Order: sequence, then structure tokens, then C-alpha cells
Amino acid sequence: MKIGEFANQLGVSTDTLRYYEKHNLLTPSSRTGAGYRDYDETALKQMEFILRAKNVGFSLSEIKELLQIKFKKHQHSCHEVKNLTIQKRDLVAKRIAELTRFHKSLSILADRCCGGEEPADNCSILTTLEDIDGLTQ
Amino acid sequence: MKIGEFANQLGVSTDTLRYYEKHNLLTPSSRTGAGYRDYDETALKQMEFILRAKNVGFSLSEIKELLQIKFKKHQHSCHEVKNLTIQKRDLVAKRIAELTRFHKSLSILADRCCGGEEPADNCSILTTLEDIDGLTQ
DNA sequence: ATAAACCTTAGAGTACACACCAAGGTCAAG
DNA sequence: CTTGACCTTGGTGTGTACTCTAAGGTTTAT
Repeated sequence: MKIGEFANQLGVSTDTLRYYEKHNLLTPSSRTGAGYRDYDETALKQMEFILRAKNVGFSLSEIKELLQIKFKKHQHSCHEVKNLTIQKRDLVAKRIAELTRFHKSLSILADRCCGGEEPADNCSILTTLEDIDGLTQ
Repeated sequence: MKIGEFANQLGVSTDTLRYYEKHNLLTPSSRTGAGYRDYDETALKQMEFILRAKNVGFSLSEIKELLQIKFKKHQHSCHEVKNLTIQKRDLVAKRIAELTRFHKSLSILADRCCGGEEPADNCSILTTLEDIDGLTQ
């Protein structure tokens, strides 16, 4: 399968596939006489692995680690894989906590503001950001 | 106040202040004869505004918008400010939802995995990512 | 024979928020 | 008068995940 068709099947761009190849996430199975990339069933499986891993939140560099483990499963332990997963989960949790703080603050600001069409001279959002922190930490 | 002292007081780097100046977030009040940046009380207030806005989750470009409104309050409405805030809040909410999906998936993967020291040949995390999506969407 | 549709490479551009560097000017203390 | 601590500009580097461009080669259909 040439890159265009392969990309279409997976719903990604050809640029993405070339990018993944450059970053050692997915190498095409072979090249045609003209130097065109040729993808087969194995490549398809691997690309699906990558897309699923992306879907659960792994970054490309994390996926690269997962792939290296996957290629040599017997040289790595379950423990290692679980660790990667837990570390990622905890990172995600931290980010959620931070965003939740943001969400709370923004909600407070928005709820206090009248939102009317009058000039913003006394807008409570602006004054809150100007003055001493009126937001619950 | 020269840039170093000003930066110290605010707990940011001089690089940050120069960056903010370049991106029209904060211009020093004046320059000394030698061309040194000179910050005064007004600059301090504005920088505090910026830092508070950052603290509630606004990006620098959003803060720039807020500042433009703040500079000409009577030319803008409360409605406008509230809109910015709500839009940001909703964006944050979306991101939280996405990350929460990630967190769930990662938790499921981690919980299922034994995490033992044995080789990862049958690691449930890897097989789940290999096979048809076993994760609740 | 030629046009359309595909493919190749290398490299630049995007957004975000800075950090870091080099080469040089300025200022206060000793 | 020199040392050290500060300041200046302009430019490059970081990480993430692509996207786009230029300049050209290949394949397929008409």
C-alpha cells in the first residue's frame, strides 16, 4: 500500500506518517522501485497501536518507549509498562487539578460579572484582577 | 527601578520582562540615560494584573486582550469581558473533559496490569493497545 | 504525448512561553 | 583603574505534533 492510501485508511495525513517515520515510530515495511513507501498489514497494526496509545493520552515520545518495550517484550517487565502508565496517569491528574483551579477561578469571575452592555469601567472581573487577589485559592 | 530589581520583586526573570515588552504586555515606564529600562509603580500594578490573570488560566494573548480593554474601559462593555472569561472557562472545561477521559483509560489499563517483575510478554496493557479497543469510551 | 494525481526530499513555519547566549556598554565600590 | 555586577540588543534553542512549501520524479489514463 502506498502512503496515500494507507493514510486514508487510518484517517491521518501523509505528512503525519512521514513525521512518524522520521521520529522512529513507524517505518514502512519496504520501498518500491521508485522509492515510494510501501506499507503492509504489520505497519497497519503498529499504526493502530500508536493511535490507540495516543487516544489514551500517551505522547509520541512515551509511545516510542512503549513500542521499544513491545518489540522486545521478554527484555522488559510488566512492572515497567505499568510504571509508565501510572506515571502518565499521575501527570494527567496533576494537570486536571491545575485546570480545575483555573475553572473555579474563571467561574467565580464570570458569575460575579453582570455582563451588561454598559462600559466596563466598573467591571468586577477587571477590578478583581487589578486589586488584591479576591479569588479563593 | 531597573529590570533586575523589578524582576526580583515579582519573582520573574528579566528575560520574561523583556519577552512581555516585546509582545506588548508591559512596557517599562521610561529608559534611563544609559538606555536601561526603568519600571515604576504603574508598571508594578500592571505586572501584578498580568500575573493574576495568568494564575486564573488566561494565556498571554488573552491577557493582551484584557489589557487592551482595561486601557480603554469606556470603549468596551462588561459583556465583552465576561464573554472572554466564559469562553476561556469553557475551553478549560473541554480540556478537563479530555484529560479525564485519558485518566480513566490509563487507570483501567494500570488497574488491570499485574505490574510484576516477569517479562512483559503477556502484559495486559500492551495487548489492550494492540488489540481491538478494550477501553470504555 | 501529456495532464492529473501521486510520490520523493529537505527544510521552514506554527503556537506557547520563555531560557540561554554572545558581544558589548554602564556603574559603583575599593 | 579595574573588577564585578548589572544592563543592552539580537538571535538561537526548547518541546510538541505536526503542516506546508519548493523543486522535482513516477504512474496512470486518455
